[in-house]
Amino acid sequence: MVSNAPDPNPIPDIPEEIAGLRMTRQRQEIYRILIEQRNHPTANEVFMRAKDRLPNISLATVYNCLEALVQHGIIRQVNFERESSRYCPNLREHGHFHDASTGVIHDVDFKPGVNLADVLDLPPGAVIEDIEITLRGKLVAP
Amino acid sequence: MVSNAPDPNPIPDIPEEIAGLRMTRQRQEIYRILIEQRNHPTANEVFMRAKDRLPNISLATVYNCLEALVQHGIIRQVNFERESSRYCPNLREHGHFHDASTGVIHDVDFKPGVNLADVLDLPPGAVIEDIEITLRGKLVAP
DNA sequence: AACTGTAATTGGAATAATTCTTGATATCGT
DNA sequence: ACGATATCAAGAATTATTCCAATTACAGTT
Repeated sequence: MVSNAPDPNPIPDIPEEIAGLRMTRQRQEIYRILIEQRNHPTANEVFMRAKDRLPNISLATVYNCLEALVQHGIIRQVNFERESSRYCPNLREHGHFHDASTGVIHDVDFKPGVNLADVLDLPPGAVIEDIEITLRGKLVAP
Repeated sequence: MVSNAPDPNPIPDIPEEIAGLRMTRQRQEIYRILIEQRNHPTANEVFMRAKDRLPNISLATVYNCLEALVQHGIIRQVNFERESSRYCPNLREHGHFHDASTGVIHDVDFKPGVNLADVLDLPPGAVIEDIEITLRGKLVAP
């Protein structure tokens, strides 16, 4: 049973609606988790962290909320090979560098003024709707 | 039971060993399938095509062979979102454009002289071992 | 050609991430 | 408060892939 009493520990700074999506308690919490610690967690990692504040939340709800947030362009879903999807609140167009030694995932921005069509030999008439750039490697001392 | 009689219909043009990998009948067949029709099939699609010539082949073997070929750098594994992995015999460094209207996947080469470090703001000391660039969109009349 | 050790194949069971389904709960507009 | 709609929870179902154990094929040696 979920309490309908006013939340004794309200989440600051997250409005009741974002991009047309009603931000329920669960969606707020999940979005806050992604913003607070931007380490590209999986759905299951989000689930574990969400239970601190919402002990009754279910994994299905985490998936539902993440999908709703993705659908409304509030967060991004990131895939590495066929591993679990990871989630990222960074909306800038960017790629990811996966450090194979540590497992850490770094956001990678495009350098200013770069246009993909300048570097890729796209098929004629191609209209890009989504880009996913993932790099895997190591970080070595410079 | 698998026949050990000489194959009445040998596969042309595929040597007995590639890149240190012994090319068994199954590996030859799977490699030939990827070369003959370069439409980035899934493991299951490869399986269905392989059964024409190797009626007893198992899906596990298809996975085993594909993995062996990937491990030895003979083919590449390509992932789109969290869909089934697809396989590609094109070893040039390239990305993929997924036409959402038709489902067709196009190989996308880099323009000559392009260096990723020129366009991406990589973390200092990053040594890239693998790149995956996937684009999704539509092809429109030019 | 038989023998031996190793590698590959097979078929089915197991796994893991995700999605689906159904009933309960909450929210919004009236 | 009331009904309509959206959301949530719990567990079952699905799907791609991997694992496992038993069989089969192969390469090298005799």
